[in-house]
Amino acid sequence: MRVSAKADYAVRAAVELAAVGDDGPVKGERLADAQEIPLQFLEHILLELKHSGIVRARRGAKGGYWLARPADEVSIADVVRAVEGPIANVQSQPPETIEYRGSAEHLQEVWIAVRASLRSVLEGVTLADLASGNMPSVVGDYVAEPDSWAAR
Amino acid sequence: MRVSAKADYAVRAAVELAAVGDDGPVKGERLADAQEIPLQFLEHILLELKHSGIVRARRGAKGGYWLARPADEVSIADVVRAVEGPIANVQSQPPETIEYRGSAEHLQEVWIAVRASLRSVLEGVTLADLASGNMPSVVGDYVAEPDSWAAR
DNA sequence: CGCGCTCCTGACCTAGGCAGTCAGGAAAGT
DNA sequence: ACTTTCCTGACTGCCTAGGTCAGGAGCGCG
Repeated sequence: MRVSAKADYAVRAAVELAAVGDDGPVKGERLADAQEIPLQFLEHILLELKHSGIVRARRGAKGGYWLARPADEVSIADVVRAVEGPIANVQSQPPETIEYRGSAEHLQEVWIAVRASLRSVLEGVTLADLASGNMPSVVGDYVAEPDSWAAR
Repeated sequence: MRVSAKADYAVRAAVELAAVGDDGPVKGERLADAQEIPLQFLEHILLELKHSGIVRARRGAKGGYWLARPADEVSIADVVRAVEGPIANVQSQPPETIEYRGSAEHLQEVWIAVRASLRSVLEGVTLADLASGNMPSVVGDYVAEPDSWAAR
């Protein structure tokens, strides 16, 4: 139930690319500087993003990275899944494949709901939303509620 | 973004206790059998649940475990937090303490929303709900939507 | 009291993941 | 050719996950 450094970095790098827009490729080093991410680690992450088709890259002078699709067609969920794999697995298994015995029978439904609620947020926000600061209502509603900010 | 075996086990043991009700203490061994959890591991988990005041225990013949509070006053979130600590930390820090630079500025709001949406599910379901199978609408609504069951 | 039952606790273990670093190779541009 | 930048695998140190083992401490009962 925690967000890894890798996922956090990946989203930050991706939104940085979204913010730059179509002004040619961005060097890894610039992304690393802008978001204070260890360069070598970031390069591994960008490679994974490339492998899952979120990012493209070119080498050499004037090389760098850019988004493979328009920023409003890439959700946070896409980026997180690219580096962390499926969201909300329990015991490394997707919730729909788990069966429980006895009185825990309905626990599966809870995990399904957990995953669905995560998806509703992560799939509802695009890199474009994030870069512009215009958050969709699914985020805005939660953020407006003071209790969401309380530690617990 | 995954649910650990420990959390899964803890909830299953707790709901088993909820299902038994007030019929005296339940032995660890019976919980382990009922939910197919390794006994020795389960005992560690039950100890943690005891330390956070969710469960009580007595030793000796006729000893065992029982819920410290009524089952409808214990949420899944309580149980998960007892064994996993705070829900939805990013990089081991609570989202409200994180600050982002540059174009990732609004990312904090996303993590806040993620945590809030997790809470809305996990705090909305009690052990009594789970044991009875009468799920609250926050779960029921998600579960009713076929897309929630799709792998991705 | 003594004895068995059950929880309580710490120590230990192994495999694997997390968060990187290092070194070198391969394409692109000039 | 030569520099620049991405690409890739190997490696590392530390920590967590998921357990197991051995013994101790409290409880009830005859």
